[in-house]
Amino acid sequence: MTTRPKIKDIAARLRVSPATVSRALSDSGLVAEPTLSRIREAARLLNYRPNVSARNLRTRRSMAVLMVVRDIGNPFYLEIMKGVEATAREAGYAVLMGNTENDPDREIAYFDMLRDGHADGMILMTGKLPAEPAPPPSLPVVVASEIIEGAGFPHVQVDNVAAAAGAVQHLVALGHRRIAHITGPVPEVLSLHRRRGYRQAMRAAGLKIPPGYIQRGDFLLASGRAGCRALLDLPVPPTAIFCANDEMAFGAVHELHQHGHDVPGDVSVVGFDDIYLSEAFYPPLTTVSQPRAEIGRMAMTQLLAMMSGKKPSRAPVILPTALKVRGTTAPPRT
Amino acid sequence: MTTRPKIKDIAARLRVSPATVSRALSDSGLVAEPTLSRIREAARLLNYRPNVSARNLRTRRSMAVLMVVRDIGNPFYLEIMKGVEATAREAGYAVLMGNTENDPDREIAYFDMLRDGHADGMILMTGKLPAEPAPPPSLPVVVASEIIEGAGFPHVQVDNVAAAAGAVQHLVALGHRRIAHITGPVPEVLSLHRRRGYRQAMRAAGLKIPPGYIQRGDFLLASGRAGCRALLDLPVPPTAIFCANDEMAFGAVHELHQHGHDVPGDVSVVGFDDIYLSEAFYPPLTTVSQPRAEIGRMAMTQLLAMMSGKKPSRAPVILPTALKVRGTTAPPRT
DNA sequence: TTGAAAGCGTTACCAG
DNA sequence: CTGGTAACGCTTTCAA
Repeated sequence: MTTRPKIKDIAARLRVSPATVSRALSDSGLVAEPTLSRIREAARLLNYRPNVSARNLRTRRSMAVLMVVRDIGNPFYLEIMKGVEATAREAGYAVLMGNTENDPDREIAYFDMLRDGHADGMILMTGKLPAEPAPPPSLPVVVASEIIEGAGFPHVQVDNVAAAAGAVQHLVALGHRRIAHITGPVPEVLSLHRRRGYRQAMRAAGLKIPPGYIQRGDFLLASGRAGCRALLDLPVPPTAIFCANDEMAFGAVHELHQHGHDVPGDVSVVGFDDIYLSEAFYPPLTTVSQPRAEIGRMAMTQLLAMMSGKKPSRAPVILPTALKVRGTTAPPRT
Repeated sequence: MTTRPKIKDIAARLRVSPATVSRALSDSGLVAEPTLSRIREAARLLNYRPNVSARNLRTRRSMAVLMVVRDIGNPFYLEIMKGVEATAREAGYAVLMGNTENDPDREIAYFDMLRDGHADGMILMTGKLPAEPAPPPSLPVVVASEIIEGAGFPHVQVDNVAAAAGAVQHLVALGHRRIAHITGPVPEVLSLHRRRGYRQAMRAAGLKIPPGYIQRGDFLLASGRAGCRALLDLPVPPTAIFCANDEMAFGAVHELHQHGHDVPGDVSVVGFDDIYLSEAFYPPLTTVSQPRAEIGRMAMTQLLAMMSGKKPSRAPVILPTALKVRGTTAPPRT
């Protein structure tokens, strides 16, 4: 009990070969019954646990996957992580965490970890790729929730264009005609898609988008606030604002309150993502809900398939969204 | 380029021994200059990366730490994770994620991972320990933010009693005399401490705690709502509520709004934790702020010390809290 | 069905 | 300062 038992110890005790012990303990079905039970029993008794480094070295796998996000501090990733973790766990994989903070060096570092055998696969939740040495698409990598174009990795995502359009249609159906949009960080595909959805829905409803009605944000609270302020300063301010994510929507609602506007009485607000606690806000936020846990599970499932050698489909996996109509939207006044 | 280069390859190319290459690449300072540069250059050229499994096997360390939380889906842990991740990273450690969901089996599983060499140390953020085989206190484990009594592990935490008392004192100073409390899950030490702080502050102010003024919650939104409702049903309802965490405070505010009460006009509410976006709420939540990133950093620093053989101090590391007075507290309506 | 032995890629010990 | 070589603990041929 002073030192960890190894396979050799069990073998010596039972006068069998280490090979047999290894086989018995890995359920290979190659060990006959009297021996099998004796080995299992001895292992239990000695409290044997295999050394992962040795096993990994020999098998050339780490039984770990890497989950890389842009910012661990963002609650949006939580539920996705949960889905990934659960599925990984079931398959016997540990989950390593990576936080890039949008730093290209760190992005590269995580790809290196993959190469180093730290992990067997990677789930990427960043909006872009390290440019310098373009990672080969053959790598077992799945992009979840985000969109990375041109890299050739399989994606699990929602239809952001359609979902955004749906949110705007909801405002149109309520009778709004002056609908503004606060975008996400605009070079990124995700933001572009949501903006496109907004534009499509506006066009479909025969509504003009006046100058200044599209404000550029960055997914953070402050930019929602700032965008909203700019909107209110317009000669003809909007009666409804569609924000590209919930955090900016909270900022917008806040700004509206501070200027003495009632939400949704004076101005309606819609968010995107349905993050944790967004229904606990006051008023509860109307928003587009993504099936985040499911995205995580699905991404991990895809990754498992890739790691076991299957070719990924080129078409992205699209999961459904749902518009949660809550307390921040209402028909316009008059 | 077809196969990964190993130390042997570099050695062969340069006609030096693998040992020298290993020494050169690990900055041991034991390799003389002409050789040193040649090896480094060759490694760079061949795009050499050491195999972690082999290294781990040999050095008997994994250069990974395990961070185990009760629920990854809870944003409270985010900032702590961030602090842990940053410090771990600087020291060359990867962070593995564990999610117990309060399942004893999974708690045990994570302790097993530690023993298996999956990780060299562990940061625990669960309120309790797997009972069955009491883990030896010699294990490199640090408890962060939570409190686990009797296990002998070092702790990094805040003074929950004093912080809770401070929150209540704030209400007292505003003139409140009927102050209620909604607790956390009550067998847990953390909840007990916050409740004790509430009691101490009430006693110090010479205030009675009427029956029903302490409602039992579980840190979740719904329990804040329920606790608040029960409080409102009291013959003499409170003019202020101190909630043991922010999530329950949001629930309470919500419930108050639904019953037509103004916050803070009719009832003041104070939370605990200062979670992400709690200042974005409407009204912005008055709450006790924990230095979460700092807790994470400090816990990891302690763990690094333990892993390098230092004996941990028996006294817990106590980090300061700050009361954030925001929009949910005001003097009582006469 | 079992055993012997050869690695997996590193690092660390012992000589020189 | 450098080289040879033996581990580290496991899995997996190849034989028996």
